[in-house]
Amino acid sequence: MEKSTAVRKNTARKSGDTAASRVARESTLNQARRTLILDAARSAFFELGLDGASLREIAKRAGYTPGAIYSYFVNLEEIYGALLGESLQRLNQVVEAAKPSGKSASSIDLLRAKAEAFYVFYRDNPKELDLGFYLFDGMKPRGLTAELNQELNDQLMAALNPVQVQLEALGLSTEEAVLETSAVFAHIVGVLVLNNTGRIRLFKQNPDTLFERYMDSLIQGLPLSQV
Amino acid sequence: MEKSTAVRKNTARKSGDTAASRVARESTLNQARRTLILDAARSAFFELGLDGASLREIAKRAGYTPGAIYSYFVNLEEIYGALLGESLQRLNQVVEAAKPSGKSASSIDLLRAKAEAFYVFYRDNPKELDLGFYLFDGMKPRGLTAELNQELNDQLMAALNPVQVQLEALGLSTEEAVLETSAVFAHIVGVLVLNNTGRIRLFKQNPDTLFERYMDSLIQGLPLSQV
Amino acid sequence: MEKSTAVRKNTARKSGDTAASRVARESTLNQARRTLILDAARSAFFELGLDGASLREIAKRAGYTPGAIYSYFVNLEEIYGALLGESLQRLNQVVEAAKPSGKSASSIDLLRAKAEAFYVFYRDNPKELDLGFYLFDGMKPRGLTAELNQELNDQLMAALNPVQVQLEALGLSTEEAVLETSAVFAHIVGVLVLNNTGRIRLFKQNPDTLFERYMDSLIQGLPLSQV
Amino acid sequence: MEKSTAVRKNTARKSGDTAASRVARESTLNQARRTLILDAARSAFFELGLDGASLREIAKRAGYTPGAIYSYFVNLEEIYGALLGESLQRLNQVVEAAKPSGKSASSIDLLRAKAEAFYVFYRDNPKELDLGFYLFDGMKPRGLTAELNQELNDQLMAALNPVQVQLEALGLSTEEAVLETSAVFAHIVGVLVLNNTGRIRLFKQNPDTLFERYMDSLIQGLPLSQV
DNA sequence: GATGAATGAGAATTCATTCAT
DNA sequence: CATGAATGAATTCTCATTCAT
Repeated sequence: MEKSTAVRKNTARKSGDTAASRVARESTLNQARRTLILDAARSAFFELGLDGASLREIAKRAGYTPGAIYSYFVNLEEIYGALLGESLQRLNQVVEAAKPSGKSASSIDLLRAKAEAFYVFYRDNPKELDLGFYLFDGMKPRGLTAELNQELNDQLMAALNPVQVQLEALGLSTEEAVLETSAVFAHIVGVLVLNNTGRIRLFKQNPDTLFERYMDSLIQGLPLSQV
Repeated sequence: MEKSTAVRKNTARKSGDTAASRVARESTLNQARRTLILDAARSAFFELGLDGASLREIAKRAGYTPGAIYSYFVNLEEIYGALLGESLQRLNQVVEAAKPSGKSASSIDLLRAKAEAFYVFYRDNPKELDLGFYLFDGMKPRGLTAELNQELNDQLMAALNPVQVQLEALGLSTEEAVLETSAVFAHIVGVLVLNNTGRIRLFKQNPDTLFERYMDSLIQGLPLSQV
Repeated sequence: MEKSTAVRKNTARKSGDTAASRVARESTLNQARRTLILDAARSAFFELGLDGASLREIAKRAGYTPGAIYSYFVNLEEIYGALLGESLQRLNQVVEAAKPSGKSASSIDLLRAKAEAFYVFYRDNPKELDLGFYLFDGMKPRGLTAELNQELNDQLMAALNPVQVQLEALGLSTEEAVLETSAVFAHIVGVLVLNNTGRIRLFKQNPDTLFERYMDSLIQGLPLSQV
Repeated sequence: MEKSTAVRKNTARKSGDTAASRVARESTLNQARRTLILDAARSAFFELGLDGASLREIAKRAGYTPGAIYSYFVNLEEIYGALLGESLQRLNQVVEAAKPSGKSASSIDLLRAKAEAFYVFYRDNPKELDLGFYLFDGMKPRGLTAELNQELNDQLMAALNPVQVQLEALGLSTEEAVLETSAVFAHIVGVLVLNNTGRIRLFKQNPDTLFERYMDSLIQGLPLSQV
């Protein structure tokens, strides 16, 4: 943390320490430290769950004192919100990148691949599902600003968009595609919730089977399924 | 300790205070007070969520001091457990009583009626869904005893049994019926979670439509659906 | 408890239900129930220690409700006091009955036997030692009445009297005998405290050895020890 | 936020506010506050006994809110442990420093001096004896960590070591010296317990006499006591 | 004499947050 | 920007004791 004066002065000389650049640099630093804190929060959250991811724990893992966190986040909830945003970003990347395993790229295969990517993401990171539920518990976003809420919702929709796109490619109207997408989403969520809460064991079922059966029947019902 | 019969009879005539009746009356009172506390707990939980339903809050709403609660429940967890047990009991009654609207009683109509009863119960009491999720092992393992956990799981399974029964009546093997029942369960849960968390609005969808479409497609896929 | 006149009359006829006899009978009952409670208290205390021997626990073991206890004891402390009194009574009996193992009954052998009885009593019932310490913690008897305190002290002195008697028989003046008795008492207490608190293990010593060595050296120092 | 080097240097010169010194100062402050709390704890313990020395009480006496205590101690137990550690440290210093009153320094005189220092320490600070008894495994196992327990035991042993050393100097084998040391320890403890609980008054004895007589007889029995 | 309900005080501990420095 | 100290409110739970019935 201690930096020699010489270095600081040099930096100033080289980069031209105008007000603007200083703001930029500081904002970069700021962003870096936010990231540092978010990393700490994520690790705490993954290891200890939401209850264990207290401000103190996050601060400790970030190498800060609790008070310092408030320089970067207004709230503990804001941290959770940022965490969720990050999570949704990763989800988007995963779905975006999803491709059928073979070289074929029929819309059906793409549909399957996209939906499966979505499903697998949450199946393998159940905590991320918890996070979303926590923040939207009981309908009212917990301490999220309206804008953040909007942003998060947009991210979620974006992650589901590829599914909708393929459904349209398979002949569904936009309206029908949206409906079917939301149904897929619902089914995935349901299967995962049952899995995460151990309910699925009561039926001696496997979540993957449930998911795949749903996709099969969905595809079977499609107008172009003569393929 | 010994009381003459004559005296007992007289006393009994006057106040009805036989040992048996006293025990009965007191047990009733006791039960009434447990119910009172449970009501307080339910209202706290509905208004404030599980986190807000602290012992203090429950006691306050029940008009008790916190310590007094422990005369009726061994634990905060026991209260939650009782709450959930009650909820599942009502669920079972509702599903049990469910009948098709017309006079017809085909298995398909019964299947629809049973599944719909299950769905409607939670759609109209969304908090009860939260309760179940919160309490079981999954997301937030609350310290239910193994026996209580078992009992609650049994109640849940019982509520879903009518669906399975009708599926078997419609020609599915037990194995297939169980699988399909768990899929129905998953779909209902998914639709409801999306509804409760406001996600369904993002798609401008209606939960009922989603549920019904799922049932339609399920029935369509049944072997006996030539009827 | 209302009793029917008929029964009372009968009883009265048989036993002569004068006020005096009724008092006596009731006092006997009373005593029996006090004993019942004390038994419960003792068992709780032995199994759970002083902290575990709460009024509630004692009541439960006695088959009473907490409130009922207050008909027989004014205080939890009074129960402890009574427990200690009982303990000291047993101690007295044990010391009283102590005899040398062989048929010989020299004063030296008797001295050893009496002291050892005292030692062994507490070595084998360490909780009883705790009890005494608890009640006299910090000099001021905890909630014991002065009379009870006096009585307990008298019982303790009585238990040590046989030692003093033998010391006198062995030629010590009363004054010297008292001094030596108190020294024996101190040593026993010290050894037992070290034993109970695990300190003796630090020295890898055995409490019995320590006790015996002390007795040996005491006897060696006696004027008549030419015997 | 940015400070010029010059200003920083000046500040440093004036207040000595280098990073190092700041850390040192803060650590000192911290230590001072730990001490403050420990003082409060000691006073609470001395006046109210261990039961009365609750976190609340300690905090109140230290002028803190209960929560603040947890910045300095992880536990109530840790406070107790620190208290005992401190006490044992003082004991060690006292015994270490103990010297015979005259200029002579024979081993016998040293032995007496060391044992007496130990004895006097606890005679004059009876509560410190209670503290030790309360904390170690024996009577009321308080949750000290194994390491702390070990450390405290080591301190206790260290305080008794000078006695053992002199006994060896007087010709006892190590084994015998340890045995005799533990016997001395036991006797001191016994005498003090009797004194602290008022039992010694029952015998109209004086604790000092008892202690001295024991030391006399111990020395008399030593092999080199022809001196 | 006994019950059972209830109190009220107290226990340790945790936590998000604030704020002077 | 960061610290570290501190607050104050919250958490669950335990207990001796009281008292109307």
